[in-house]
Amino acid sequence: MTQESIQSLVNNPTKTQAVTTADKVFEQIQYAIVEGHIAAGSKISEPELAKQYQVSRSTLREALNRLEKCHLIHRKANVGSRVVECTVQGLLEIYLVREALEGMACRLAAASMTDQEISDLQDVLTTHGNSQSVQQGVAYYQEEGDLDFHYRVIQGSHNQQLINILCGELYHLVRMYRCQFGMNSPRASRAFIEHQAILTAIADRDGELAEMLMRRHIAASRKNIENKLQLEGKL
Amino acid sequence: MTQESIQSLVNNPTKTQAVTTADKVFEQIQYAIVEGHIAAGSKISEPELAKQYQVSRSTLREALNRLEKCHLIHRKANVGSRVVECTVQGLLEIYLVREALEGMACRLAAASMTDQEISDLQDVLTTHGNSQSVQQGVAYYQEEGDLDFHYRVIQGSHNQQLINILCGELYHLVRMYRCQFGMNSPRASRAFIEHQAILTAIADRDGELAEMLMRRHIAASRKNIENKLQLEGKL
DNA sequence: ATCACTCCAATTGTCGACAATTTATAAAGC
DNA sequence: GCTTTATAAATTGTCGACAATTGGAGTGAT
Repeated sequence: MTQESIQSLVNNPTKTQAVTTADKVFEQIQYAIVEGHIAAGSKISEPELAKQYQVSRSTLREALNRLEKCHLIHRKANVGSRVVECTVQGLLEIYLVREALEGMACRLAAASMTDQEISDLQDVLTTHGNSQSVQQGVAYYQEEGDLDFHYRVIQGSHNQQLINILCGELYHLVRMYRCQFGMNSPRASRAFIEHQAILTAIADRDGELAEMLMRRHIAASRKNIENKLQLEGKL
Repeated sequence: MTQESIQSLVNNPTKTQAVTTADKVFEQIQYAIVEGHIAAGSKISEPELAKQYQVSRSTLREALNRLEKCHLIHRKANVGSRVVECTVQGLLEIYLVREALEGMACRLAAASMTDQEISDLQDVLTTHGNSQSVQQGVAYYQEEGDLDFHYRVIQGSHNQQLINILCGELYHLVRMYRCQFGMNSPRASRAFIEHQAILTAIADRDGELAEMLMRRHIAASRKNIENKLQLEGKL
């Protein structure tokens, strides 16, 4: 698997390339919401967006349904859609869900990943470790590198329900929070070490330990954010 | 809160009473799929169902979108929708997801449930314990009683993401499996005891223990099913 | 008989228009 | 002046028709 294809998987976890126009509109709006070009908490006007993206309202509504599936918007009958709010509480809630689900995914991955998958992931991690940005303790882990590792572990669980929920339904919401809260924490090098420890547990086929390490890893991120926001008086 | 309103919440966890016709059609089809009147794995014909429920295809497609959100159907672009398969593997996957999520919900419930909520839940549990069906060791826990307890613990987590996923997206799928696999396990009285232990841990505000007990509780159900199916040679 | 291609029927995706509901606005009453 | 009611504008929900795509029947060649 080439680096490009990996990257495309990270950016498009469900592997469902947009074939229909509703899919393409969904992708564009999803990107706009994640990046904050459509403000969090703002109301969505169907006629306006339909005109903006040059599609009919039916097609737009199909796209809105997918956005709702990703938890990026909320709909109320006969009232309309709103982009979800980006609250601190919401962020912490997501981290707790991830702690539970990715912990389980990690336990299952220790039992289900093939030796080849483990070897591949080790290669990815080694590449990360050698990269300049990680050695400088910046950036990388806040962008695609961290997501890549987590993404592969989730896939490694071979549990389709878990994969759907984490890579399909929660993925973009996590990206939205990362993006809008501007998460460039000082945990880069430490996160790398934790990733390596998790992978070692998986390679040892020690599911119990792997789960615990993954949960601690995510909980540490959460607490790091809590502390940071507390200092900023946002909590 | 009256017994009826509680029951209605159990049957309709999201509290969103069907106001639009698409909602009503969704409810009907959802019920038909859960009960097996529309066979698991079967293809869904939009024109046929639209005629059957006397609505236009647009409205039916809106209903299909909600069914997809509940993981009851799968859609492929330009091909169509199929009801999800009811496989043993799928059932076990769901249990693993529930183990992770409800375990976390239980941990959070121990920290977040009000004394009133705990007291109410104890009342419910006491009522269950005194009921004939439980004392006879049958039925009750396979129907609404068990779901009621789990439902309340989930609500008690006060984590909206968890509540959405468990009570909104996975709820009907769980019911579908229960219904179609005919789960009348001999765990009724034991499940009751486990519920009581979980609630005690919550009342003690011991989140760690509460989580572990809930996970064991769900894992025990899973293993019970695994054993049963293994005996029947379905595994 | 098998495989490939063509064409046709059926299904899904998209569109614009109409109906129902909600929200905003303005007038009337206290 | 404020609340309430009635009207109007805007938005959402629903409908039927058309366009695009898929799956299969049928034909012909090897």
